[in-house]
Amino acid sequence: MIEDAKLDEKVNEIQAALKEKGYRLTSSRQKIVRALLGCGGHVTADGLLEEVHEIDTTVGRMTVYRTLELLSELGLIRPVYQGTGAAHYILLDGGHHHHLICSGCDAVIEFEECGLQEVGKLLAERFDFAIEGHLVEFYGRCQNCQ
Amino acid sequence: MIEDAKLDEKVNEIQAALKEKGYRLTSSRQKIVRALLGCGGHVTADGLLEEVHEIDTTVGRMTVYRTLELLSELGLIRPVYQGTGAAHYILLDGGHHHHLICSGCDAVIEFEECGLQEVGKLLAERFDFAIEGHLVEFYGRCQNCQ
DNA sequence: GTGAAAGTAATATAAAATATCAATATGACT
DNA sequence: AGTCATATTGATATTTTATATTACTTTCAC
Repeated sequence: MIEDAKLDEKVNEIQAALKEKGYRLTSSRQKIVRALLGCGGHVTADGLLEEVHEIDTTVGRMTVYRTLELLSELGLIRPVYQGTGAAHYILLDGGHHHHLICSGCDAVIEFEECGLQEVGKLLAERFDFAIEGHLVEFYGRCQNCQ
Repeated sequence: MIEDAKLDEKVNEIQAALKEKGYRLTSSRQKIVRALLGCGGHVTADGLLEEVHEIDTTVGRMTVYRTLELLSELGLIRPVYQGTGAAHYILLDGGHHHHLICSGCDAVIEFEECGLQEVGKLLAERFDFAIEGHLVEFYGRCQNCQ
């Protein structure tokens, strides 16, 4: 199937990225990466743990958390925090968090644009601040909720 | 003092909004609203609990959580979820929110600049979104915490 | 193969939010 | 002012999510 071929390809990409950075290719990590991609790359940590356990129940929760953290550091996935529940992890990465949030239905749309590099530099100078990251959220009403 | 007068005015606004919707003006709610505004409207639930306890230690945690939830429903404040820690709440008095937050000491510096008008218009068009306001937060380390 | 370092899993711990429920305070009504 | 229905409260317990600790195992360069 084409699906599986694509999946394998992506698995290999991620695993190559891991190896390139000097991280080891353990069987647990392989299973986790495979399960993550099998989910379409949008799951919570505990949800992913369950997926992994369908293949191998010996993989520990900590390993899933650490692997997600590692993949986040490598810029391969990124956590998204909506509401008070568990963080969701999504594939792809830009590094920043840019959300468009509907006050009516709480829908979240992600976008990439932000012209904040200059503002960031300005602020860093003015307040002698070492900036590590930023969050941009627009609040409003979506098409359906207007 | 002008500061206190403004604060009182805002307290009254919020309490009027509560009453208008048929909610009761309990002493706990009054203390919580006052503490929230005293913080500049940028705190976590537990942080606010501590503030309230400086005035009255008998107010329970649940009441703070419930009041914040209520004010959110009324559209007066909004929870912001950043990272895996506690949600923090910001005032939604129509304006923008631009914060510089220190990861070390949790100091909050406010600033005015943001070049987001154009981005806002762009997003409003692209997603057919009626934008009501926005939040920009830079995270980093302040002079003392670097 | 071998050893040092990286990785793992189990357990314990912490932090944050939610559920439950008897007791209480509030505002409408008389 | 007094009474009453009920919205609200607050102590406690529980659930959910994430991190720290620790002893054991695997990986990979040599």
